[in-house]
Amino acid sequence: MKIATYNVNGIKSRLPNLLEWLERERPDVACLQELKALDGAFPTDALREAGYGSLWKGQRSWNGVAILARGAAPLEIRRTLPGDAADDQSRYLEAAVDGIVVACLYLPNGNPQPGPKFDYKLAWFERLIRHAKGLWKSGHPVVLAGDFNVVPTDLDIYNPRSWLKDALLQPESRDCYARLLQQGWTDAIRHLHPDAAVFTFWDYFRKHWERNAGLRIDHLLLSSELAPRLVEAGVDAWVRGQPHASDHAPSWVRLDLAAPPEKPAAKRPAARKPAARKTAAQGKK
DNA sequence: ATGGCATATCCTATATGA
Repeated sequence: MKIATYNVNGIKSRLPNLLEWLERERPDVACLQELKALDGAFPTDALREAGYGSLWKGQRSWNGVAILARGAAPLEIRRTLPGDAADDQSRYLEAAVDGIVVACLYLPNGNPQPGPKFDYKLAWFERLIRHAKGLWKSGHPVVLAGDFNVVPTDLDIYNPRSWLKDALLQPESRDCYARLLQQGWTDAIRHLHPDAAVFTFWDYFRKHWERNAGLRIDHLLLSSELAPRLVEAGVDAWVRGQPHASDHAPSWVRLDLAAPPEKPAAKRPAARKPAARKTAAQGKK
């Protein structure tokens, strides 16, 4: 089973790119972020014709998330992140697909920092950490997938120098991500590619795509039930090179759900310290 | 300190993104 996450940066403008990607890569589940559209503008019909059932939560102009399932209807579990009833931004959607709990999230960017937007980012992250703890303890197979807007370590960026003041690299942001991993989640791409520079985002400026000057900010975190079933993880970078592309590329995991469960469910404590440059512990594997 | 580019909407301008 292939589960993917893709920040489309505008579902209306990006529909042709999205459909081409779905057709070529055929993910079983796709989490989308930054729909930037009201609920009524979501292209359910086009996606159904492409073979996907949809669950979505839109918003005017900004944010917006969706979960697609090939040949199935995602079963909604919740459409808000608990912890702040006053938060009206569409950034979280949770559904069951094939018995797997899929959490699709779009974490706030947080720029400029410091400031209220950065405060909101950190508060949202704390709510995610709290909710993820419950998901972890539930024992269900869970994947947390989305645009986390965090560059976990300096290995996850082409060059941190010009981003040092950016919200995505702040120690507070990285500490939140590390604390989330410390619950036991497996960062799928980093786990399978411990020393590789893998990017999921290349901004539109300064020929960053042409220079492969990217960031890894879209992540898929696996629960203890799913981690032993991880067989492959990667980025469909070709999508970023298409005409009228989003600034993000789809990231994905492939799980072998038919494999017998391993006995001691790989309970790896988060191997990396918050500011660790090299992933020594993971490198030895 | 700013901009580079892209998307959205209250569109010869402004807010947001990362």
